[in-house]
Amino acid sequence: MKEVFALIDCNNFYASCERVFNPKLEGKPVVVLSNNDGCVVARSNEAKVLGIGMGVPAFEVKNIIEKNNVEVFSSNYALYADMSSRVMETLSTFTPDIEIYSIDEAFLNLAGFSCCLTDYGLKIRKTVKKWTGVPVTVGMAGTKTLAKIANRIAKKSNKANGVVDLTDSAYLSRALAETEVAKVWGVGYMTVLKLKKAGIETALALRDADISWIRQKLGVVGMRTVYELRGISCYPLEQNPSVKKSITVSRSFGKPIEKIEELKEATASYASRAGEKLRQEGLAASVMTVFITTSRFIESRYFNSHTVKFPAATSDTIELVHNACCCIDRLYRKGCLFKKSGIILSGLISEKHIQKNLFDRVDRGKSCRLMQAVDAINSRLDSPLRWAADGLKQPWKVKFNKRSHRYTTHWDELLEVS
DNA sequence: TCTGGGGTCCTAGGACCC
DNA sequence: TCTGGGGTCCTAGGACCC
Repeated sequence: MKEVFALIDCNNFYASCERVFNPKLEGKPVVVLSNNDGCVVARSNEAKVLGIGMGVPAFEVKNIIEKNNVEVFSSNYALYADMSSRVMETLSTFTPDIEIYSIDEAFLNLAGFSCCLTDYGLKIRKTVKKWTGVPVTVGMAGTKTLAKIANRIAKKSNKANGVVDLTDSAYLSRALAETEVAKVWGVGYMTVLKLKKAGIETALALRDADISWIRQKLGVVGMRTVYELRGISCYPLEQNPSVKKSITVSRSFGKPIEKIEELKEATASYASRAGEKLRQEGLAASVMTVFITTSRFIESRYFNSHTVKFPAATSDTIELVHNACCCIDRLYRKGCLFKKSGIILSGLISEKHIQKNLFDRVDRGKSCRLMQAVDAINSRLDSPLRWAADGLKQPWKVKFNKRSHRYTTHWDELLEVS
């Protein structure tokens, strides 16, 4: 049977989430900032028109923001995650064959649907908007890469009504000719440089490029992209989310850290968060990497990392925190102003398959029961239990100065109507 | 002054084996 | 001492994604 992929993409997702609970924002320029209110990570269409770029530091667009009364929000991850699951739940009523690709995107497999695909796309769009308040765009085609392109066109076109179907479309070549090669899924900055050098500027030219040349210059990944542009599907729908291979917790600090004690506190708190994530997934880590860094934007940047292997794979927060602090002792350099640290856990295995260590001095059964108790309490009561190593005052804590209410996940932040 | 966070996959090269 | 071919596994770094 012929493959049909539909890519459903939420429009300006974070900005749209803010609008759902704050209708006054409708029609106004809205931006959402990253942690510490650093960079712009989402923009409403009105904000895009003003020339506010994706990923630019907030201070660089301060003037535009002030002059045009742009509404600015800190990231509200609790809200966006919950809204995302509402959107995905809605989408899964249209077909069980769904791959949740990111917080704001999903692929559906519509192969074998005998209805008019465009009509079905319009129905999806209407339903998601009605049930969740989030506007989405639908792109359909025979491969994921082409569905991405269809979606892009649906976003830009005024005629399309938010739905573009490129399966068996007479417009496919024209669509590819009008798509810059840089906008093709899987083609990043470095690849664009190589392609431009060879005179390949559009998706159409990439589709028609010599495949052995592509294999040589861009490897198998580039080759897959070209096949996908030719309508040969190389990336199937991934329904069962693959098991995680690594877990990272890293944050820039709300203010730079000079003292080793504070650096340990911050890093310990990331380690305990990493432990929570690990246990949520039912995993244990064999390897932990700790890194610290000063600002990326100074010449004398100091970056260093250290990796430890555990004698037996673990998900015990006490062990993770202890090792993280030992790493900091090795990595710390006096006189540096640290901006960020992080924990990367790898060598992940299911907690059911942990290879025990003969000389293990930790009582694993006891530690496991302790972690379960802590997790259970923290999940029920909005995380009241904290580890002493995380510190109390936490002056380094990430700043969210303009965060909206967590309307859908916190009782005391519910929207009030008067 | 102020510059995000969390992932995956591929490739090349080294170590090691028969 | 030199000669050859074929293979696996691991790691670091590159590139890309949202």
